[in-house]
Amino acid sequence: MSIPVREQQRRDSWSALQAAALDLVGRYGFTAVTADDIATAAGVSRRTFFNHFPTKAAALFDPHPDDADRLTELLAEVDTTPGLWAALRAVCLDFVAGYEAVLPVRRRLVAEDAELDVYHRTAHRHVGSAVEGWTAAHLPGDPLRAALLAEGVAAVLITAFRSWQPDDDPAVFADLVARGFDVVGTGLAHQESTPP
Amino acid sequence: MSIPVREQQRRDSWSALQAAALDLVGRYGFTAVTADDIATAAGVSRRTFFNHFPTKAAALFDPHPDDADRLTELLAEVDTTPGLWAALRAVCLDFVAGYEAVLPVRRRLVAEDAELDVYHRTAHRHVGSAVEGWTAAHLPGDPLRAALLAEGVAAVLITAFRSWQPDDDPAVFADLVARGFDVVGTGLAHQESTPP
DNA sequence: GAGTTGGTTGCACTGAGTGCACCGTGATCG
DNA sequence: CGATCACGGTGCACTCAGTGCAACCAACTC
Repeated sequence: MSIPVREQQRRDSWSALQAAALDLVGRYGFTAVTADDIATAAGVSRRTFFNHFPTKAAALFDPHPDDADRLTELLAEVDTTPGLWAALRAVCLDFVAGYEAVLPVRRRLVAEDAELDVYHRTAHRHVGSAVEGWTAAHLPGDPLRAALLAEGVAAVLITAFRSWQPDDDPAVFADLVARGFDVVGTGLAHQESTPP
Repeated sequence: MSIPVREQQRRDSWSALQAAALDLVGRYGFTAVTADDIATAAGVSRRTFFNHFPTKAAALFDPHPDDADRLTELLAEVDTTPGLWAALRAVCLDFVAGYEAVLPVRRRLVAEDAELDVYHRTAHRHVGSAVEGWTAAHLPGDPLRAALLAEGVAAVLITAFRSWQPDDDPAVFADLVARGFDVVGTGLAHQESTPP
């Protein structure tokens, strides 16, 4: 527990703000809640809100700094011998395991507000850009393919997120991600006919 | 020439606003240009600007209504016997042919401003959502696959857009789209090693 | 204990986006 | 043809997101 007091205070504010944002916006809707409301509910000033988040939407969707670190860690450690796509599949399935808690709230918000749908795509693209650095390092001679891998990962995650329905079990989400990775890994041009 | 005067006026305002937006923002940057500036340059009022576009970014990236119509037309007419992915490939290559004119400006704007990068993804997703209706109709028994096809198309287009460099010939863009379709169609899990 | 650093705060300001009432002209109908 | 309607444009006033700046205070450093 060697976290300095300063750092701890900072993390507390961050968490309080995101929690307040998810709570209030989840109850009253995105447009009905102001940045001021969220800050007040979190016990800080409006100005502090914008010190932590560049945007109201960011307060809802930005990943916890620890999670971002965990992703790069997973990427650094994963075994790539079965292939890059298989490695990315494993990393993402591991990564989204802790995601199920916030899934229902966020899924509903994205369905309700178009602006949030837009931002949500970028949030998944935070994952994508971390992946992009990794693929670029592993495919130095083929930047187009590296970019397609990263964008493909984001596409699978976004599709899983959108395909998951609010009355589904949160565990279904991981299954959707796995199936998405399989389909895109096999190739979107293949097996187009489904069994009856 | 059976366009009513009202409709013609409306289209004129739309085009004047988008042209002014691309011109001014291209020259002075996104944040330095206000909605008021754009409206004035287009010869209309600020209020009219927001009657046509919901957002400043929308004025730069929203597709011309005619283009949107053309896409659904292409989708309705395309031959699907070689497979859905091949059909989508053909439609997109056809569709992006007229895109090369605005490519340099938009590419530069996206690189300069993060907010525009976000919006640009939604603009490509306008294509994606049109595609989604089409794929859903062709794959009634497999909504996940239908969604993945639509999101895959958007991923290819976005990647091509981002991979295209300002000093490239605009024609290279179509080539990037074609190669993207081939890679994702074959499967991102395949042929990961590049020839030396 | 003196000085520095960094999170928090209040204040004032710009500009995006919206609701509303009004105006003028093209479309419609008796 | 004339009355009426529909609809795009406009001006005004308002809320609120987001930012720069100066100040404050508690935590860290030496």
